[in-house]
Amino acid sequence: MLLSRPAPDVAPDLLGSLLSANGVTVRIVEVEAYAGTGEDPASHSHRGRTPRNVPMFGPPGTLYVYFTYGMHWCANVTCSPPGEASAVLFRAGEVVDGLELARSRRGRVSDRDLARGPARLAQALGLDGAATGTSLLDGAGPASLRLGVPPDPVAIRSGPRVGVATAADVRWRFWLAGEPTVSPYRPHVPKRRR
DNA sequence: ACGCAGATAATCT
DNA sequence: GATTATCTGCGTG
Repeated sequence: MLLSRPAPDVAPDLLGSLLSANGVTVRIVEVEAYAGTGEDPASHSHRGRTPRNVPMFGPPGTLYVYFTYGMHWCANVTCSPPGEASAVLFRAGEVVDGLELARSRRGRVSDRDLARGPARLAQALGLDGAATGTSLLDGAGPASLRLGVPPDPVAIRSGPRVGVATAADVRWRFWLAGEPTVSPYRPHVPKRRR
């Protein structure tokens, strides 16, 4: 499994891989691809380098964790050659190790919901801004990614990305068919100011 | 099951 | 000043 490819190619191959951090391991069942500068209006790197998205420009296998909606963290792995700033968002997974730890971080929710959604997944893994920019591959950082054998294409479904306003026709969300821990789809809803 | 509103603050224009 | 790669709780059916 090679990460040095465009995000939409890498993303489906990441399904089934194991993401570990801070004593919890999650089997990834849902991801989204975000392309690089000038290629994808929904990508944080669309308009080039900013203080926040610096990790996206790092080498493939870099962890990019960002803060959003005033309270949530979301985790990505960068791919493509260094400098292209494309990434794959870890959207959902099944907790396969460190169950008690994940439960204590997530509060009173069902086991199915422990990592069902990008912010829930990051919380279950104890990931926040302190981990961004570290490598998922060199074993030195707080998180590591164990790549698996790419799943049979027959088991993969795709659709538009969740909560994305632009490029709604692009089907860069990928998930494993029949997995209960795949997050529900929600279209983007513009906020009405009050 | 589904739909909506509120929370809450960094980031970018 | 507007937007946001979201989640939770509460309403209705």
